[in-house]
Amino acid sequence: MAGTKKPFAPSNKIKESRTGIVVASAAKNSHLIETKQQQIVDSTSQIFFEKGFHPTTVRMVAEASGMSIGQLYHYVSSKDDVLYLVHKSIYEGLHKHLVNSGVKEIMDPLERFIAALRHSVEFLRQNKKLVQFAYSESKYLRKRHLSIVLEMFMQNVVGFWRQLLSELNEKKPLNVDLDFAASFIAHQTVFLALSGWTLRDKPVEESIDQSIHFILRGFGLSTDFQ
Amino acid sequence: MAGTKKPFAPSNKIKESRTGIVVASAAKNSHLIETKQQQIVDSTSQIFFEKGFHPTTVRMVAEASGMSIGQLYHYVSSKDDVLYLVHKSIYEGLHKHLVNSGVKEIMDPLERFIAALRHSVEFLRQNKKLVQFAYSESKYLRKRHLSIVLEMFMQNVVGFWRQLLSELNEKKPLNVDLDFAASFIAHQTVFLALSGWTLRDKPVEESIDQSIHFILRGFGLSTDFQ
Amino acid sequence: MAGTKKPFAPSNKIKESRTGIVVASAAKNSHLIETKQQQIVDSTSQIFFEKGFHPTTVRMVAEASGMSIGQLYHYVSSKDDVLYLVHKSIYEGLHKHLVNSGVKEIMDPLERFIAALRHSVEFLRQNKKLVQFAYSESKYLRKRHLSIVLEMFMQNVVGFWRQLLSELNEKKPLNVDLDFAASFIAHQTVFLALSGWTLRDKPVEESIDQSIHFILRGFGLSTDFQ
Amino acid sequence: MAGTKKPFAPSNKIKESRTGIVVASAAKNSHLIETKQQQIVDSTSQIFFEKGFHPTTVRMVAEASGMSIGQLYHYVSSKDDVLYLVHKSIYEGLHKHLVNSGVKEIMDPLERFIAALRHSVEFLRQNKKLVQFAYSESKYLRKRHLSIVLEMFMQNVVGFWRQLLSELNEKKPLNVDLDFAASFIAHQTVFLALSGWTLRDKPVEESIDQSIHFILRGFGLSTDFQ
DNA sequence: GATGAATGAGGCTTCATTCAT
DNA sequence: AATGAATGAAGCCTCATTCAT
Repeated sequence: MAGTKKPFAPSNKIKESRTGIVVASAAKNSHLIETKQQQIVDSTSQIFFEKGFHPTTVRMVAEASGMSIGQLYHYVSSKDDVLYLVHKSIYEGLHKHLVNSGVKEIMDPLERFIAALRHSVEFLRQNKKLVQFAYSESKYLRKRHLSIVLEMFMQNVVGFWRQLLSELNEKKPLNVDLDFAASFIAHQTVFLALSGWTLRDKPVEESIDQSIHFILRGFGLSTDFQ
Repeated sequence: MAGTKKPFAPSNKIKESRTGIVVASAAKNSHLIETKQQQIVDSTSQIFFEKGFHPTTVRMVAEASGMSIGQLYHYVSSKDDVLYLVHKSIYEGLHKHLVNSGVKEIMDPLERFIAALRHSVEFLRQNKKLVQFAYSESKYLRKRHLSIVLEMFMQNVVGFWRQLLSELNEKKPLNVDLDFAASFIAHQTVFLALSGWTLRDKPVEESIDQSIHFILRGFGLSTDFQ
Repeated sequence: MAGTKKPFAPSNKIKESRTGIVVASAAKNSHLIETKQQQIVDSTSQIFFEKGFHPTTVRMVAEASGMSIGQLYHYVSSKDDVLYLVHKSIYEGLHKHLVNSGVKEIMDPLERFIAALRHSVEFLRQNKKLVQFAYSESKYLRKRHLSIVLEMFMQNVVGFWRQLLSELNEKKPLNVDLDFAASFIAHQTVFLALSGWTLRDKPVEESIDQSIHFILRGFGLSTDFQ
Repeated sequence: MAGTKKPFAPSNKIKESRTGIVVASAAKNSHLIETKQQQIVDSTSQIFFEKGFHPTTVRMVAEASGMSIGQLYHYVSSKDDVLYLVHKSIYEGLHKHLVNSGVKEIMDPLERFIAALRHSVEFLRQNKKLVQFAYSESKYLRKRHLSIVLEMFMQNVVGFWRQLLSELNEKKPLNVDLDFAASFIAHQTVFLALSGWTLRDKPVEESIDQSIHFILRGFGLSTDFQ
């Protein structure tokens, strides 16, 4: 995912053809474009996460990407584009991570749900800066870019939880609105990652456990896991 | 609180004398300093919430405050100072809001807790931009300012919940670490305010209710409130 | 002299009545004006010497003088005025120092000359910053102020040496143009004060001796003094 | 030298590699950096000499250099850098001038010394503003820059005289400390250039002659030159 | 007379973007 | 296609001076 130097091609990515030209590029070879844009995103993500969008200069982006400024602008038409590409990459990465987590192979819906929960919280906690960035600086996206990114969040993340919850519900009725719950969990996991910072003296593990307990109880689910 | 034009003096505000000069000012009349700084904070908060720190120019700040740039810099020594003052005002305001909510007069600890919860979530939801800002752009605070602001959060907000939980715990043991729980709630309420944006079609009331239910159940507390 | 907090009234100071209003002041009581201006000069000199004219702000001047900015501008009409007053004070001080050196009481013209030389070099060396300032920043004086200051230099300093040389010449013809020599010595002594900085490892005493030797030999005068 | 538009590479210039990055530049083409920095120095020197460092604005520097402000900052990282470059250029120019004066080809050490003296005084007198500037405004150099500039003065100028004096001393013992004398002459020549301003009515030639006489006699050397 | 708050032009510097090479 | 030098608007901040209180 963003910053890990491993390009990936999410299966259900938003088709650009459906939304018009989203990131203009002067380049012709579309494969090259994707490669280079990925290169830009990979290098820039960490800088954005660390410093934020505005304090990061285009020069930094170019240098981190190992490109000249000219080349950078060849594959990207503005700094705003880079912001969008980084956000896009974040949500693609999240989705990929959830899908590749292997929880799908767990047969019992509740166990599967709990495993996904733990998996997700751990991952998000390890990528706190990423999460913070996605939460904070989406407001600097251009309108069109913002709506694409929101759409990705709904499909890639909320949709994932909706699916798990729906399977869980079939076995054991949850007595909540599933859409609400899916959205709630999507945010709740994010929140658990972000909130860690105040619990100074607690070991991370413990707070993750407590958080998951909390969610499960919130849903009226037994707490006797693990 | 920020944007409400009502100066106030929170009871437990961080003493500046303990932390050195935090916001330098060339002015000699210390009453005027407070008034003018409040004026700056009041006018600037909304702009910061709307546009963010970096996109807001000093000129905008001055104009919104009804001051010349020179005057602005008479009461504040940098744009960073304004960022700090706005953050400070936010946490002072939060504290003031919690304290003035009237929940202290509710005798039953559980009822009191629930009322505070509802009060808080409603308030935060009404000030979503503020919350988002406090969460996002604290990272642009100078180190010294950041640590003061964190301290305020711990004292003014977490401390408030810690107190309520402790009272609740006396009557009905909660079986959780109270510090953890206090911090958890402080964040959880914030989160509930922020997360609203995805629940497009739900009436606000309903989602607030569900959220509070969720928290109470998470703590193993009865749900039969209201 | 300037910076030493001891006001003085040089005997042959340039009459302001002869040169028009040189430093305007809104004040009426002319004695008060002089006192306050002296106060300003005394406090400001050291700052000017240390930081230079441009880096010194009017606020610093006021603070150092123990006045409000308003009061300062009451006794002085601009920062340029302060620059002039400081320069004026320097030359008045130089003259006063030469006159009060006591050399006049030495009967032998050569001895008197040598004593004055030593006296002067020592004094200037002790006030290197002052000398440097007078040399460097006179160029920021307004035209009218500059010409007054030059005139003071000619009368107060060059004139002093002209007198001594003339007395010396009567006893022992010097075979040089006396005007040239007087000017030469005036500068030479200044120069000796300033040049000290490169002779890192030499004791000051020694270099003063060598310098005086040098001047005397340059004039073809015996070197067997002291 | 500064203002003469002739780039040069002094043989004993301070190596920048020994002193770290002295003037940062965003440019990549190092040849261009040198050319443009020279261009900046050449155009700016005269302005600095005339108006001084502080009264000269960056805009003036850019305009005089035929560059946009952005371009200027591409080759120089601050106004302070320009101050340093101008000082550096002055001392490189001085050295170059001394070395190229042709005095090395004069066989007799005394004649050579006298020729160098005359050469130097004439040059400095013709560049009075430059000298005044170098003397006055070096105090506005950053510490690191100042120490480099002082080192250049010691190597390029004092070192030059030290060499001549040492050759002279071999033929005719001078009975003075050679280091002291070299430093003395370096300053004395500067002084002679600067002091001219008071000798209003004298032809320049005459005062130069007298000055040189003076120095030679000061060293106990025959006066029968020319 | 005294104060110091207010003014705002102008200083230095940055940086997204363009374009000649 | 690639480079990075060039642009200049705009950002933050300072400070000599004025003027209401």
